[in-house]
Amino acid sequence: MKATHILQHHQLKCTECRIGILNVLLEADAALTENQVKEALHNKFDRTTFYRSFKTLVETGVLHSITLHDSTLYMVNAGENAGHEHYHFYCSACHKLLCIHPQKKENIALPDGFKIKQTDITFEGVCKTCNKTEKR
Amino acid sequence: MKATHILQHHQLKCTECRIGILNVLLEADAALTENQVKEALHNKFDRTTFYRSFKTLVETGVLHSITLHDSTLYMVNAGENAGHEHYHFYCSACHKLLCIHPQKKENIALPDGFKIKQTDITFEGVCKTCNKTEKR
DNA sequence: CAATAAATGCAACGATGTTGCAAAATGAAT
DNA sequence: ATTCATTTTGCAACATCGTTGCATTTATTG
Ligand SMILES: [Mn+2]
Ligand SMILES: [Mn+2]
Ligand SMILES: [Zn+2]
Ligand SMILES: [Zn+2]
Repeated sequence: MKATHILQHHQLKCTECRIGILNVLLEADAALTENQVKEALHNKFDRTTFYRSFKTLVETGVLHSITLHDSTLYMVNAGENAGHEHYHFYCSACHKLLCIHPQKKENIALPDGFKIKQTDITFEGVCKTCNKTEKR
Repeated sequence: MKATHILQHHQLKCTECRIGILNVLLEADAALTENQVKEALHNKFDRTTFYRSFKTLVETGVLHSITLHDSTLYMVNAGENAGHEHYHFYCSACHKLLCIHPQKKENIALPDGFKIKQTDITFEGVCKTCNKTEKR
């Protein structure tokens, strides 16, 4: 997926900052913080610009975020992530936050009277990769 | 449950600030932010003292917290909450965050290789009370 | 009540969220 | 390619929150 295509599809101007953010996140194998992206781009942009870019990208649905352990992590809504509800998995070994798309959606039962509009599920544990490494 | 009993049980000094925080949270019917508790106590204590009190109370397991919509909410680990994993429900009508203890624990299936240590589940929707009110 | 350890209040600083505004960049139209 | 309207950017400024050091006050124990 190309950064410029994503931006155009959302009717957003293709600015250097937005393209940079998207490229970093598209290549990442896990969610990243604003500062991690900023550093990956060698602090090329002002922090206000960064702040506003992330805000716009989340509001328009280009990115989604999750807050974990007092820091906010961002991911691109591309491919499987686009629109679909999914789980998040934080690996306490490699400290990566991963999006997980399960085969089947679970249906959690709540007491009578509660109307559920959205469900957020976050796991903490050891990821597939780290488990393999440990077993060797 | 008495605030002083809880503090003594955790080998914490019964200071005015801690007792105040606990009393406010014990009487609340939903989770509260640090500032909400602070205001309930008429800003009697310095914000540093407040900050350190919450930190201590969470670290020792007297309270637990959840971050939702960029704000951190606190609840007492008393009664049903004590030790037990439970769900959290945010009502978009009354804006309350509630702890929910389900009858049976669901078991969510993840792809092979992922070892789960902890699961956090947060719902968003309309709570029991607000649903009743709406239907009238 | 006296002694000791812990908690508090205050000052200070860093990180982060947020806004206003002038300068620069973008995208569309010529 | 040049022009123009609109959006984005960078910078300054301010608010809030997290965090620490340190002197003073408080809680607990004997
Ligand atoms: Mn995700
Ligand atoms: Mn809870
Ligand atoms: Zn891992
Ligand atoms: Zn409600």
